[in-house]
Amino acid sequence: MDTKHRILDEALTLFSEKGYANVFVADIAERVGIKAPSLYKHYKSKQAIFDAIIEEMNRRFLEEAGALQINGADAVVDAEIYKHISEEQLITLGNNLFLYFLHDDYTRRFRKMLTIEQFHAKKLADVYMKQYVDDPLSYQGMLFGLMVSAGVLQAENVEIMTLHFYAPIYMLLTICDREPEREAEALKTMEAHIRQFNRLYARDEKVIQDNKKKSRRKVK
Amino acid sequence: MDTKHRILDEALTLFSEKGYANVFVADIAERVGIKAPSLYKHYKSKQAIFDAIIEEMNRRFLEEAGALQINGADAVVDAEIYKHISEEQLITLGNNLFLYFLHDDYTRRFRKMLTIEQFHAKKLADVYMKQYVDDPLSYQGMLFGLMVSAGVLQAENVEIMTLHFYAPIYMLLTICDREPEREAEALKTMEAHIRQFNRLYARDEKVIQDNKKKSRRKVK
DNA sequence: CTTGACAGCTAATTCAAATTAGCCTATAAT
DNA sequence: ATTATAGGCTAATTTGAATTAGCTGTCAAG
Repeated sequence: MDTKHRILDEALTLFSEKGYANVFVADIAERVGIKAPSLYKHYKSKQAIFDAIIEEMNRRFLEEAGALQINGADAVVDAEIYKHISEEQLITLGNNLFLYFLHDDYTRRFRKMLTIEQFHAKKLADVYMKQYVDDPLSYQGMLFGLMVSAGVLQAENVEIMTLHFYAPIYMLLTICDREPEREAEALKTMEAHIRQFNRLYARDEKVIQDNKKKSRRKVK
Repeated sequence: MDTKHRILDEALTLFSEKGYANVFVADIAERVGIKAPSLYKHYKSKQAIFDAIIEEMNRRFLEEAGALQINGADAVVDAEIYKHISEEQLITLGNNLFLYFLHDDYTRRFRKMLTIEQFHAKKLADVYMKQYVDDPLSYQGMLFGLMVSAGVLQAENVEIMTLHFYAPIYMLLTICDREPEREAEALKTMEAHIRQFNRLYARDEKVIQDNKKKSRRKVK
């Protein structure tokens, strides 16, 4: 029974590295430690394995959406929190987002597979867009909206501000997906990005000050 | 003799839409208006067609690099130009960059193919990274460096400033590649992005002043 | 202790797609 | 005028990977 999950797991790894068409069922089987025909005791075809991966990811995705309250009126309740957010916390927010996307193994392999297999079905391109573009933008847009209302940040156009926050993260992510050895560099860039973002968008009184002398905070 | 180029062209289109493995030589042949075996009068294998595309693109790339003086000490001579750059010109710069990437047909198909076929060879991932990440960043970094020296823009960290300029463009590009129907929206976002970018980074005297007045009024 | 279903194996089988063989015509060069 | 070449076609052939057949051992339920 465990085999069934092992198959999905190894298949996902291989698909994300080589693409569906370049992975042979024999490869998957070998990784699992069985022979190709035995695979068919668990899934009726190669395509069925692929489909199962998509479903599994859908399941996880919904689960997490719940956990992260992406679609929660609840989040608004948390508005209070954002009144007191500091630069360090903003960095933490960005880092967490980044590291989650980058290190959650399932997420990472799934994203790489989506990138490669977009064409396999329009549906996959849609999933990719939703998960890595539209949802993050709308979720973070909401957070920044709150921060603006709370007077932590200022911006004429929150949507663009959100783009300025997220697009560099997205870009660094695609870099790391292709060239994992650049991860350390990317993390440094991430932090520099968020610090500069904060300088640019933070409310005058609070931020430019903050920025000019960090020591003030310590003194206080 | 023309057939030889038609083959490359149609093959590129198909590869960029469906990926190498999902395109049959018969498909390519049909588009060209011949039968599959006739293809072999021009290329010795399907792989050879693929390789020829890569080569052709390498050729064009070098050509353009020359034209755009990406690697030119020449560009420095142009420094004067950037002393007098205006917001509108900055928008034009961004738009041109964006529209070139988006509308140059060869470039567009090639980029989509690279996205899909990254795994085909590490080399392809490298080409992608160079062409759509590293080169634009370094080229634009240089331009912004000049603008900073010229006193048009200000920034503590030019590298991050460049990221803030280019990452949104990159992201909008990947959106349009996947969902061409969002192009009009993307163009508007582009312009708003650059205007805000200018507000954020332009030298105080010139812009941030404006900005502060506006936002203060708005805030109170 | 026997039955059946589960999960594995080896040895076919199938099938689609790439490639080759071999033929034909037009045109351009000798 | 003859011949060579380029480029096309139809009809095989090859190949390689997915899938099926059909056998076997294990183990839990009856």
